[in-house]
Amino acid sequence: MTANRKELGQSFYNRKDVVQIARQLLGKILVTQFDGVRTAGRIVETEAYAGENDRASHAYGGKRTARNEHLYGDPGTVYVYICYGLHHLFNVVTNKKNIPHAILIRALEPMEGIGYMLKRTGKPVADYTLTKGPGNLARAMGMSKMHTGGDLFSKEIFIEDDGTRYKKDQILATKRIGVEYAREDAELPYRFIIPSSPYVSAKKS
DNA sequence: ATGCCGATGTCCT
DNA sequence: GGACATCGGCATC
Repeated sequence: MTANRKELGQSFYNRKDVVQIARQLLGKILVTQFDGVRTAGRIVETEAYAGENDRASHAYGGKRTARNEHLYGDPGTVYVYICYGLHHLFNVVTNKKNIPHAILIRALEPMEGIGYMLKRTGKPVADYTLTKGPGNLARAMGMSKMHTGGDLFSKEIFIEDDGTRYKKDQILATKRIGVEYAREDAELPYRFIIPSSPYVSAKKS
């Protein structure tokens, strides 16, 4: 238990502005604890997905399937899905139940359990690729589709605030990655990054 | 630095 | 059968 850290409660996630929440998740600490194995990292890249009216969202138009069901869950629900048949992508559900807002966590700076992250990913050394990008991050943190539908108030997966705050000029908003199909919504500045971090994925503008 | 490719679960036509 | 919220490896410039 590290001092001066507070777990984010449901009120943090139960708000209307998913874009603002995505920005505020920068600097927070994502923690997983499975069978006594603890890994943690500081969030340096996020993307907001604004639900039914967002062409890039899995819930666009109110679409509801077995895969995306938990997007419609309570604030603080965990939504993990398989992308391109092999990567597990970790999302945090926000806003009240039945409003399918979510935030994709795209990159972390590793803080705890780096040895376990190496074991999980099969990488030989800890470099910036360890938790860069949503697929790598989920693998390093031990998260998979089996965790979808859980919540961030368990002992297994949660997000903490240690008081870290980035200044405005340390944060950059860009368009989201890999959503060109979303027409005009592909241009929305819903991705937030800390450009100075080597763990940020893809290009920095 | 840039680009193509394969891996392949889930949903859609 | 095609598309997709990705990644790493290899080819080429």
